[in-house]
Parts: sequence; structure tokens; C-alpha cells
Amino acid sequence: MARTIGSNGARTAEAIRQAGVTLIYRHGYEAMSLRQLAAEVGLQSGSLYKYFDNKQSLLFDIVREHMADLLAKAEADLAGIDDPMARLKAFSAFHLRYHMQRMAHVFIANMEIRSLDDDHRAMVVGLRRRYENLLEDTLRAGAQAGVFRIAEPKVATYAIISMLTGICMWYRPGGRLSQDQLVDIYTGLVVDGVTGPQGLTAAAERHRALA
Amino acid sequence: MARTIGSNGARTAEAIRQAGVTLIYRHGYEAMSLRQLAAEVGLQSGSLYKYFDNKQSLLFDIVREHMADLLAKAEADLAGIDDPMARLKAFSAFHLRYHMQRMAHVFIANMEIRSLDDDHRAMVVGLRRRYENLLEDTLRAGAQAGVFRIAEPKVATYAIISMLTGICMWYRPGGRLSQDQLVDIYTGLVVDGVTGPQGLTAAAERHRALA
Amino acid sequence: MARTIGSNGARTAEAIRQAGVTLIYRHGYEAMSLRQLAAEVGLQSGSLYKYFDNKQSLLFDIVREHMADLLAKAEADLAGIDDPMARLKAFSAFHLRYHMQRMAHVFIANMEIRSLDDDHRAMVVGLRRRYENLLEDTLRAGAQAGVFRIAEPKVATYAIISMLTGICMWYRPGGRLSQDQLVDIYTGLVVDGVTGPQGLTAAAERHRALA
Amino acid sequence: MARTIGSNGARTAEAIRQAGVTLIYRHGYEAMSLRQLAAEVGLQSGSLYKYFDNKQSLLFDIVREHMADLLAKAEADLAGIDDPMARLKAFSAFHLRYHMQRMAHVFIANMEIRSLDDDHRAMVVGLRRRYENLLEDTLRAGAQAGVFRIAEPKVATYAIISMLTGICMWYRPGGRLSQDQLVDIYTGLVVDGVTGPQGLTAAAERHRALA
DNA sequence: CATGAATGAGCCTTCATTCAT
DNA sequence: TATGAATGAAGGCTCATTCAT
Repeated sequence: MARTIGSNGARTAEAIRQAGVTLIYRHGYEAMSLRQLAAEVGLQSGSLYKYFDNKQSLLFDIVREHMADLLAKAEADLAGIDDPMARLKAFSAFHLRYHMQRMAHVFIANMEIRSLDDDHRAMVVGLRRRYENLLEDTLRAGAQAGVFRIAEPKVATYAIISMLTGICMWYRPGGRLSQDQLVDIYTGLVVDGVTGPQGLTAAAERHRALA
Repeated sequence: MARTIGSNGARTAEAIRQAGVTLIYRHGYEAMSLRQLAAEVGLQSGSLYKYFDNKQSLLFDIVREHMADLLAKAEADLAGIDDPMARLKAFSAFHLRYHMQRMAHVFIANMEIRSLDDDHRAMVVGLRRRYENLLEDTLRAGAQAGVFRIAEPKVATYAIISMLTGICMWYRPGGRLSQDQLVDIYTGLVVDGVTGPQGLTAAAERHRALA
Repeated sequence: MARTIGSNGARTAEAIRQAGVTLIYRHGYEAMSLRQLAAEVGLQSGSLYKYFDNKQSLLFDIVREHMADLLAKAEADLAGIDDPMARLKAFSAFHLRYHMQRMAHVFIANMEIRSLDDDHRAMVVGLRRRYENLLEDTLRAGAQAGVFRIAEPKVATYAIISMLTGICMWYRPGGRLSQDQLVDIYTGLVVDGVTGPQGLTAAAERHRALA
Repeated sequence: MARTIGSNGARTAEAIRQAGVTLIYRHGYEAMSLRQLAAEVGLQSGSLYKYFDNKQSLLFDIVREHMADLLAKAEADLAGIDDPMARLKAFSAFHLRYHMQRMAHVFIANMEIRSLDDDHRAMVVGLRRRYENLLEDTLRAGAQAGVFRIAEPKVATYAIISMLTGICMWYRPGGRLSQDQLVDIYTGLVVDGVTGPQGLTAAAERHRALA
């Protein structure tokens, strides 16, 4: 049969993308079959190839678009905020809210990097690096300004991002705690972590070790 | 051909297990084929079935054994430590060291839970729950004793474990920082996070929201 | 989009036919896809069906038209030549020149007969038979007139045509030898072959064998 | 089901090879499906991959083995024959007999070179070149000795081989003419072709053109 | 203990073809 | 005249798994 009345390429493309996100989130990229995906959007599996070149490029499109969006929104959110503490709080809040709202995309971007081709992976890792730098630069600035006590800004960056991203592992909408409350709690942990006295201890520890 | 002198089932079983961990870590459970695994240990793929029932049970064995080991070692490490702060530091140090030393197992246990059958997954999640409780109970005890300022012990548990586990995402042996230094740095972040003033702020925030 | 100014069906049909010849020559009928063909002429593959009924009929059209053209031109070239030797030379020269000039068509007609439907193949083989008869009749006439020494005119027909057609396997325009020179060389081989003494030997051999 | 009683890898491999030759001969390489081939030998299509790496390598194996065999047998047949005329007759007879007996292999080797990968094709063309040289060298030797009248040995080589190979296009076992008779007839054409007076004519023609 | 031949299901992908617009 | 969305069949190929030997 030819074109179903009212069907529409753009709509189908969007349906495929969304179903792709859902299925990869649920089963993993390797475990998702294109037959499944096609069934989800009411097509034959071969018809999907009107919308992407191959399974790999579907994954790449999803991940890259997500990473680009994450980076752009973060930069927009932080634009104009100069004070390190304010930037840190803004970053933390942004990261948490974004991750609670787009859990599937985030999950995929974190878990399926391994399934990307080398070239594709390099591009995605590059975007992630730029995102991480938003935090790392803030931490360094705050450390220099004396408002943060951080022995190793890079380590702290990884630690903080891991902690915040971890919310995807358990958060479910409609739970006991609101998104605002969670933002407060997590951000509190972050702020205390980079301002507390142990930061110095660790630094002292490190210098002693090098001596 | 006769049995190679000195070869035996137990040794082969162990080789399969190790190769399985390596390959799943590298390629993911779905992407690893039993042909690959068999080649790695010098067998025909059909011969693997002397050592496990099916691919799924290989994964389950690896993950369950890892989780059981993690739990047992953690309990052993914390045994006899009553002071909440000491327990927290001990837990943090244990978790970090274990994760830096057995990165492949940890990675698999975190990433491939999705690939487990429902029953198998339930068992593994149960073990994980018991492990998390070691930390959660410590946090609650410390909060009640007034030494920690924690609004939501469960949330803090997830946050801390995510942060600490995140070390697997970037740590490589032989890097600039030693394991001891990393333990200091991460543990410093944890301790500051649960003792800092923001913990109260968050709690106040939460109560206000509920009012 | 409106019709491109000056474009018209006949021109497109011809473009399709030419692209078809090129692609079938290059990749083979089975290996050529209609998508490729459509791309070559700047259409969507579905649009090709305005110009032919199906892939098979495209092949048939090309082959039949080629065979009809070959036959018609050969007949025209030989018209009015009665002397067997003159006819043989004329046939040889015609065949060689035609094959050097339309190598792609010739190649397709020879190689892709196998890909034709039974009915289509029968029609093409019929045309080819008529073409071969032009040579075979000449050989018989020459043999009867005593100018050729040929034991088996039918075999000689096949042999000569194979030899002459073989030029397509290696001839490339612009090579060391001109078309005229090649015509001389090949025609020399043909003429010597049907006038030399071995023709009788072979005939004697045959009669002895039957005795 | 596991191994059928009495089944045997070597036997299956041979059955696959033979069925492959038959099917490629009948339908062409592109048109033959591995499902067809598997059905012919009573297997599932995936099982074929125990016996070759992929469809392409099946074709290559068949073609290369054929070319190697052709070359080896031809060299064996001509070994010890020094006289150019005797060598020419021996080559002609060998070529004809081989082609009448292994028509399918010959057909495939000639028709499906196009379907080979570039590297594979290069190897096969190399073998073919060596085979052609057996004839070309003989023609040159005979021309130098004054027993052949050949303007262009390379052209004559192609012409003769094409003529002889053409027997595959129509020969069917059990026809009116025996293989011996056909060898006589074709060889007579060849011998007359390279000894007749026209060979000189062509040479003269060529020199005139160059002048 | 291990092989190796085989299965049957399923994979991603390409194809010729159709037809409402 | 041409598009472009879609079909349904089939393609080559890989996989986990079985089992006689």
C-alpha cells in the first residue's frame, strides 16, 4: 500500500526518534531490534531506512542531539552568572532538573557511548568534555577566589557530576520529594562538599604524599 | 585428543569466567558472542555449555558473585566500627578501593542489570539494597547522633554511592594520583557533604514546602 | 515543483535507457538497482515506472532493440553483395566495427540473456539466430562454390562469431591498433581459417570417424 | 538437531562446492541465493558459514581453483612439446577438451569475474594472463621460426582463445559431433588461421598505416 | 572433556514495486 | 510528470544452542 492518508514524513521521523529513545532506554541499543522499533511506530522494518542510514546512525543522532542540547541549555543557563558560588548552584540545579526531565536521553547518552563507532564516540566525548568544563572552570575560579576548598578540581568535577547524574538511577516523577526539594538536597551536598574543611585536609594529604 | 596433562575443569571454568568478565566489560553482554568467549579460552562454543547452562546464567553468576563478594567484604570491613563518622569513612574508603581494583566487575554489575532476567535481576537488586543499607544506616545513626546534618538519608545514600562509584568512569591505574590520594579526596567530599551547614538548609526547605 | 522548462518525457526515457545500458554493463543486471538507475537520471526510483513496466522489461527493451539494430544494420551492409568471399569479409568487418563501437550493448546482449524471462529470451535468441544465419548461409554458399573449405558450416559459424565477438573482452578505444587494423587482422584470421587446407582434413577426419 | 548420522564435513563441503557451481552456472552469482544453495545440499542457510566465510569467497574459491587447475593441466599437457605447431595443436586440443568437460566452471570463471572483489579479481586475472601466455609464447615462437604468419601475436592469442572458448556457448554432450571431431574442426580453423596468407596481408596493412 | 556439524530463529539491510498526492 | 512514503519479500549473515561422537 502506498502512503496512508494523512501520514507525514516529519511526523513519522519524530515518532521513530521517540520510540527509539524509549526502546534503547528500556532494552539497550544492542538488544533493541529494528523490527521492534518499526512495530512501535507501525511500519515495516525496511521502511525505517527512509529515516536513517543504519541502526548506528540512529543511536548517534539521538546521543549527539542530546549532548548538544544539554550543552547549549547549560551555557544559556549560566550565561551572565559570574560569581563562582552562584554558578555552581546554577549548574547543579540545571543538571539535576535536566536529568530528571530527560532521563531516558541522559541514560542512553551515558550507557550507550560504548556502542558508538569510534568516530561517533569521539564526537560525543568531545561534547561531554565541553560540558564538564563548565563545572571544572567554575570550581577552579572558586578555588582561586578562596570561596571553594578543593584539592583537585578535575576529580571534584567528576565526583560532582557522577553524584548529580546518579539521580537518574532512582528518581521517578510523582515520588515523595519534589524536583525542587531534590535540587535543594543535592545542591546542598555539593556546596558543602566543596566548601568544607576536608578539602584542605585532602590537599595537605596530597602534598605530604608528594614530599 | 586426550586430556591435556594437568588441565581440569575447574581451571577452564575459571578461565571462562575471567574471559567473560573481560569481554562483557569491553563489549557489553549483548554484544559479546559466545564464539568470542570460546575463542578466548581456546574452546569450541558448544563446549562452553559444560560450564554454564546458557549465556544468561553466565552473566548472572558473574554479577551475583560480585555483589555477594562486595557485600561480604564491606560487612567485614565495617565490623566492629560503631562510631558513625568512622563507619562513614571506612565505607567510603572500602567502596573506592574495591571499585578501583575490580572495575570490570563493578562496571558489569552496574551496567548489565538491565540484561538480567526478571528473577535474576530481583536477586541482584536485593543484594545491592543490602549493600546500600550499610551506608544508609550509618547516615541515619550519624544524623540521630547529631554528627551528620542530613535532610534525607536515603537521598544522601544514593548521592554518595553514585559519586564514589563514578570513579570507575575515569580512574586508570598508574595515573597521577595514587589510590590513597583519591580515597582522601573523595572521602573529604563525602564527609564535608554530610557535615556542612547546607544539610540543614535543605531540611528547612523541605519542611517549609510541606507546610 | 513544476516541470523543468524544456524537459520532456522522450528525453528522460532516453536518459534512462542510456543510464541503464551503462549500469548493466558495469555492474550486471542483477547487481544494478533501480535506485542507482534513478539517481543517475535524477529521479526517484518510483518515478521510473512511468517509463517501463518493470526492471525485466527495461533489460528486454535494451537487448531486443540492440539485437534488432544489429540485425538490421548487418542486413543493410550485406545487401547487394553476392560473392561469398566478399560477404564474409563484409560480415566480419561489420561485426567487428559494430562491436567495437557499441561494446556495452553487445556485452549486455551476450551476458544477460540468462537474466531474461523465458519468453523474452526466446525472442532474443530468435533474433540472434537470424543474425548468425547471415554468416552461416554465406559459409554454406562459399563452401558449395568451392571457395571455402569448411567441414561444418554451423560449427564454423559459432567459432567465427565467438572469435570476432571476443574483441569486446579487451579492445579499448585509443589503443595501439586502430579499428581498421584490427578489422584487417581479425578478418585475415577468418579468411585463412575458412580457406586453409585443414578444413578438408577435418572433414576427412569426420568421415573416417563415421565409417 | 545435531549431526545427522553419517554426515561428514568433507562430504558436505564438496556437496556445497558442486551445488555452488551448478547454481551459479544456472542463475549467475548475483541471482543465486544462499538459501537456494543451502536447500540444494539439505542445510539451513546459516550452516553454510561453516564452509566458507561469505558468499564472495565461495565464488572466489570456485574460480581460483578452476583457474589454477586449468593452468596446471595445460602446463602438464604442453610439457616436453617444443615444436610450435605441435604446441599450438596441443593447446587447442587441451583447451577444447577441458572446456567441453568442465563447461560450468569455465562459464563461471569467464562470466563472474565481474562479481569478484578487486583483489580477488586481480588474482584471477593474473592466473588467466599466465594461461594466455602459454599460447602467446607459442605463437611468437612459431612466427619467429617462420612456421606461423601472424601480424599481432597478442591479438591472435585473444582471437584464438575466444574462438575456442566459445564452444561452451553451444556444445552439449551427446550431440551429433564427438569431442574428437570438434577438436579437429576447431583446431583446423586455428591452424589455418595462423598459417594462411592473410596473416602477411594484415602485417603489410599495418606497416602501411604506420608509414 | 571436548569437538564439530547442524539448527532455527533472528538480525540489519536492500530491493522492486505501488500509489495517493 | 514526478514525488515520497510505504510495502512485503528476500537477501547475506550471526547467534545461542543442541547433541552424536
